[in-house]
Amino acid sequence: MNPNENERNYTPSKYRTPDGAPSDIAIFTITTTEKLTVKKALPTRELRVMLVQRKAWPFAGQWALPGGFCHESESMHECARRELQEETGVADVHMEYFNVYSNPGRDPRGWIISHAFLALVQEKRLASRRAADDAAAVQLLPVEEALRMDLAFDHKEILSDALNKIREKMVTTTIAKEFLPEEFTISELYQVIQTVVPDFEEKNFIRKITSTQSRKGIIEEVRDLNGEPKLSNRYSQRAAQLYRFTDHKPQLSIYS
Amino acid sequence: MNPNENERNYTPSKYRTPDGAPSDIAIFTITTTEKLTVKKALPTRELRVMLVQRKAWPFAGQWALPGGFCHESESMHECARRELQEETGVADVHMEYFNVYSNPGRDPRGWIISHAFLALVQEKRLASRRAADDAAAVQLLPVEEALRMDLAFDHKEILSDALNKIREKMVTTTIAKEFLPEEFTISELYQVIQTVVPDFEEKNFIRKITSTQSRKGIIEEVRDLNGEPKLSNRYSQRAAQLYRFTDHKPQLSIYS
DNA sequence: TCAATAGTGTCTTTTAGACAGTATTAT
DNA sequence: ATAATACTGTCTAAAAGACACTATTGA
Repeated sequence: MNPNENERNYTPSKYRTPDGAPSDIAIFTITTTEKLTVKKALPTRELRVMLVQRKAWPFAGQWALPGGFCHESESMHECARRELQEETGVADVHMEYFNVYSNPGRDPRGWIISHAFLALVQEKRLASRRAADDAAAVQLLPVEEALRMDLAFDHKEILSDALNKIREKMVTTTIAKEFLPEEFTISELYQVIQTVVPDFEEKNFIRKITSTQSRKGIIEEVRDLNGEPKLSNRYSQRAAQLYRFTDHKPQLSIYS
Repeated sequence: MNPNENERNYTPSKYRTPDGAPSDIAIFTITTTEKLTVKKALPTRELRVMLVQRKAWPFAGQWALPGGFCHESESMHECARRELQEETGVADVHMEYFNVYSNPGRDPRGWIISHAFLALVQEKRLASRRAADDAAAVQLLPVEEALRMDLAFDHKEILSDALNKIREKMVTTTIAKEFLPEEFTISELYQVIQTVVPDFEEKNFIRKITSTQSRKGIIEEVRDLNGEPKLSNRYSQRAAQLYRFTDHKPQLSIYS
């Protein structure tokens, strides 16, 4: 049997096909605000998400997650990378796919199947680009505030799902590192986790993360050229030990 | 501003659109074979996946994951449910979406974006349907064997990803219950986990799952009408305590 | 009585959890 | 000196891990 014969028989336009396959991206960042105390103090941190204001029909004027249509020549992931680059100017950041949104009628333009990604970006990497943009059409909003708004399409559902996803991953993986500098203190790590997962609370956090055998290995002390422990007094009078993440990925299990 | 005015201006067919958005489903089951020993013994279990043989171009004659094109009137999840029903005759089983496959050129028919699901089905629920089907065109293959085959499209990659996904979920969630009867023994549970995750090994498994406080609650002892412990001697001379899963979902964390 | 699975006793080591106490240092 | 953050000491309770041991029962 000659496959070309079959190929000639194949009629691709026999069926109704989708009108588009966009990607939408929940771009999260943590903003850091210094406290107005006399002495050094831990900063206030806030989880924010990037929204853009729609210019055209449908949902003109309403706020939406950034995103755009996929081209034939690219994969969904490449599409999302491109949109992220166009929107924020950043390229090499953590981005992951998490769900598809395809309910009939979700987009008045037709049959449009949206692929949702989430990205984690450091605040300082967004700063440069945001000034260049049309400031009024892009904003970085606290997530609770964004979730109270009337977002375009089903973007409230997408954002809510994205938030649940990063909350889960924040405590089960080492993605906290995406919001931290290369070297950080235990307090910073603890703060970042609490900013994303408000009800996260671990007594003796420093103990667990530094001395428990099963966790041992996800972070390590930073030492200077002389092998002396490297410290930071960014947030405290007393200098704190700096740590960095290792490549170790702990394996979680409900049966161990 | 009148939205209808904008709607009239909107031209949906200005851009190239996808040629189709199918779902593909990795349908897993565990087959159970009694051992040919004189005395009672634990059965041999094997993880298998359902494959169908393609009839038409492209990849005619080759084996592929079951699936099919999404209709405009349904969501991706509804599409996958429908395909699962058509292929196996089962409806109310565990099924979840796990990834999108959209590399350009992955399908010679054109720009086709595939949405991959995985389903877990009990062997006995597949039995009835498989006899009715054209037996030669559907098979239930051990996963390692399927992964050694030259599958159609990028289905080897999809199957491999699906396998990784259920291995991860097998130890981090309670999906083991999808492969077990309502009431089961600790040995059965242990066997099911090991069948999916070959290098799973827990010493003192019974201890951890029944007496550890943090895990306590994911399963519970079954008792009969008189409140007596309900036992089973299906696989052993000495009767074993039966358990059932509760609704409790343990929260995992690398920081606790 | 033996083979096969089910489950327990007991010991040691590790971890969790609480919480009071000490350490550091810019202001 | 004080306020703010960074740790450590020490105790108790809980859990993990090893492994030899007992229990049950159909063939």
